[in-house]
Amino acid sequence: MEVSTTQHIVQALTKAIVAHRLAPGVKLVEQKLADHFGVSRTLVRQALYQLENQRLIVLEPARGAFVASPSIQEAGQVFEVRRMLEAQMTRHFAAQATPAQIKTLREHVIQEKAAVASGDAPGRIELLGDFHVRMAELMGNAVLAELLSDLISRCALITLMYQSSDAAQVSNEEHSAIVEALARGDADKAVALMDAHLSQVLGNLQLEEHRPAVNAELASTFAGL
Amino acid sequence: MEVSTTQHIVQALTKAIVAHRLAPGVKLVEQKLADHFGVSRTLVRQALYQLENQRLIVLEPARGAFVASPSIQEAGQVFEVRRMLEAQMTRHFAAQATPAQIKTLREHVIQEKAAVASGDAPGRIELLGDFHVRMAELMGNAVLAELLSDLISRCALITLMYQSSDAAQVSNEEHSAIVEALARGDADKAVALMDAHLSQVLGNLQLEEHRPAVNAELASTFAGL
DNA sequence: GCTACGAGAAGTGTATACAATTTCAGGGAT
DNA sequence: ATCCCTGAAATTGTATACACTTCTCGTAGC
Repeated sequence: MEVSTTQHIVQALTKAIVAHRLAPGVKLVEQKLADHFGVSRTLVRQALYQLENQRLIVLEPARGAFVASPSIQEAGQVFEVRRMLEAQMTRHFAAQATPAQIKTLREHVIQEKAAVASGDAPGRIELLGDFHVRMAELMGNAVLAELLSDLISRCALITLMYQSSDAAQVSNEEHSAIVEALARGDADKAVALMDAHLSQVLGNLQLEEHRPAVNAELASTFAGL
Repeated sequence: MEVSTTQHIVQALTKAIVAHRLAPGVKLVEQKLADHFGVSRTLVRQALYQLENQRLIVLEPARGAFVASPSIQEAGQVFEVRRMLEAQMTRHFAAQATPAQIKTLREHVIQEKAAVASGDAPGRIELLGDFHVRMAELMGNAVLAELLSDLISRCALITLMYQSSDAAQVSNEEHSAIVEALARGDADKAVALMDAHLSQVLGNLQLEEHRPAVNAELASTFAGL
């Protein structure tokens, strides 16, 4: 269970950022993180470097680490990449889907539904994103699954910032429709639905404009890590 | 010109690995790298962590860093992802291509041709990969360009290991055919050619089996960094 | 009242020290 | 000859020290 300490820090910070417990734009002070995790700055720095590679934070030379606040434009690019990737993924998936795989996806959609109903925003964001990762995993392509996972968490900030509970429910229904199309073996329909789904999520976001990040106080946030 | 020291090390090592001056499986000892670059192990470690994220090296806990030697299977997965991504990318590109963009690609293909003719293996690998990155950049999607760049350098080891001079020439000709299809505005043809191109590159690789990495001596290699 | 400035605090960047682990050579037993 | 043990050397993992940069805030000057 106990992974490398650095990895543990990365995971904790990733969760905190994706769940919005650490708001975009907030500064991450190395010593404070080190104290909180009970390690030296050395390990915190390693973790921060890694988080920068995943675009979850931005490292400004001699100024420190800040939680990333991707622009709407960047979010648009990420979604465009996802559309390219996932449209084809869906097609391949349809061509080789087994009943067991369909069953796994159906069960996932049911989980999503529960999370959406319960109004748990971070939980539903995670599950809605996982649907896509799950598909990649079921295809047996680890590279694809990892890549998608990165892309999704990369813009989870944005999604959480702008996605209403209604939009989450729509996403869940769209997932369900995709799975049913796959179950029927209707590849073209599934691909079209996936493409529409991603366009739709992006469209929702673009309706609103980007608000400047609030510099929330950190002390309380750390308690939750 | 002078970027952060860590970045400098990352770039130097990346070049060395992609150009095969550091063979897959070779161990990278931190102190030796530190001495070579004239810095402390601290910076070397940061660089190594970053290279691990790019999958160019593997970090084994308490054992050290080794140049990655991706399996044929992994290479296959990377190429599958590229096919998904680049088929769609080509379609989008065709829909919005300007004469200036076509011109840029044509010029790139000419550069490739020269590199292939001159028999410079590392140079041609770089240029052949850059063709794909160039397309992404021309589309104005930075996220896509970066992602593709990572995917390509990730398996440059493999490509270099297995790609013959003949195969490189074929690739160059295929690039040329793709550009001409784009110039004619024949999107479907361009997409089909791109898909075939990537299948072809992968197919070439799978013909041969994976050889175990040789533990080459490092001293001489370092001289070239 | 507002801006400019500077000293001290806070924070980051890099090197070094030390602990913990792995590697490897040598020697003895089977 | 082979295997296994043992201990020293090499190497990695983590903490700490210190130099240098940036930030904070009170004060002086206008």
